[in-house]
Amino acid sequence: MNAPADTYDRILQAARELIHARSYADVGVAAICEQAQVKKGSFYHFFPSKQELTLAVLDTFFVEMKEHLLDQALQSGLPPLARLQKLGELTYALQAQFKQLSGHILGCPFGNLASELSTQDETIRLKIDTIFNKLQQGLQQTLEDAVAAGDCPPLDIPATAQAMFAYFEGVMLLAKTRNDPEILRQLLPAMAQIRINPKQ
Amino acid sequence: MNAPADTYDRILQAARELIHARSYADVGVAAICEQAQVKKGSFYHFFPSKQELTLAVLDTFFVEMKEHLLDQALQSGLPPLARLQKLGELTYALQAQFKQLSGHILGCPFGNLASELSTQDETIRLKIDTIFNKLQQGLQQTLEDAVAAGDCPPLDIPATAQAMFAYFEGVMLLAKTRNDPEILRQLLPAMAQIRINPKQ
DNA sequence: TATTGACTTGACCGGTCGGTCAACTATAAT
DNA sequence: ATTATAGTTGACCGACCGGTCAAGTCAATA
Repeated sequence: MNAPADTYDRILQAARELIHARSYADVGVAAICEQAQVKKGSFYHFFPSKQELTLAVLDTFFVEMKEHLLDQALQSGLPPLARLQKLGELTYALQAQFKQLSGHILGCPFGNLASELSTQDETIRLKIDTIFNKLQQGLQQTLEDAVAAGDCPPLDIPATAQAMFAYFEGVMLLAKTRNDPEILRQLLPAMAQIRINPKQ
Repeated sequence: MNAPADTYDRILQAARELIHARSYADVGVAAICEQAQVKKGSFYHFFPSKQELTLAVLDTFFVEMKEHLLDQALQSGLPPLARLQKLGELTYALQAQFKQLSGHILGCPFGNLASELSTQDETIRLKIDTIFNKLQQGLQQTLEDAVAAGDCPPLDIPATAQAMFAYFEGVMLLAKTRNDPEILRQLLPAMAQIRINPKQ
């Protein structure tokens, strides 16, 4: 081995940053290699294709989002509904930081890629679908706690978790389009009020 | 003039369909020209750039969405909250039709383009921002009617309209990612229940 | 010390990208 | 009949796309 064996990680990290800041199609393999200080031949030694790289990038996004957002908020010792508030606050802080550093709100990396690629790449769509399910599962757990603690009237928990997640993604998209993080501060707290009543 | 003078419209229509079904970056000028049965030189006779074409496409999307969705639902004689339900039903019907025809839920054309291009093209971002404001304005009008009719408790009307719109976009994104129009039927009705209370 | 195999390098591939341009055709106005 | 103008055509541009490959470098193993 020639150089420090972190080539794989440098590629992943570069791709993560560039794709999140721009888009899948706008970021070429050459740009990723340049940012990672890696030659294209090395890139294709570690990743068979840009698509496979993107699948790996989605994994790292998920790990990081789970550790730095979901777990910090939903696994905190706070009361259930306060955990949802905390999730909103952490999201605001993160996106505001993006805006400060790059001038733009970058939005949710999963939502961005899902929107761009869902009709074009079934493998990536399914991957994001799976990730969405896991994220939604976190909300659902919190909701169950809230109902058990009597903080919520009885409701259709899975559907409500899905609705909350959809609302979250929609608010992110709106904030990105307005390029204004304050949208997040204004709208995300209402996530905890969304309810879908049980079918009767 | 050589041929029927609808060249401009054929280009617009082709771009509309292709960009909605795929993405901005994935649809090249050559593909648009092929679908429109137009040579590239003619394309650049009518549009100075792909970006300008996209701005025009956004206009036609807005006109069509206003006429076939917003006005049909929100300008109907229905009671305010029923208008919101109707908006959800029409949206479901439209996306289910896309799925039937193309195999994919295409989602909201504005949301798709905003997600893909907001960090890359400020002109397009601002255009979509303006369109979002108009769409939100329609919801706000309906909300005002609902409050005036006593169907809603007093609430922060502009913020609630914004939240409803965000929820709508989020549900669309979720349905696109799951490629399942039934998501729309399940989640869109809850849009009418979203409330943001007035600040005190 | 010879061999193996992971890793790197840079040149290269065909194809496509957005965009340009000069020449041409057809219609409408003078 | 002439000119001006709108529209069309197809060849062309440099740049970049994702991806390939033969050759080379190095460290670990035997």
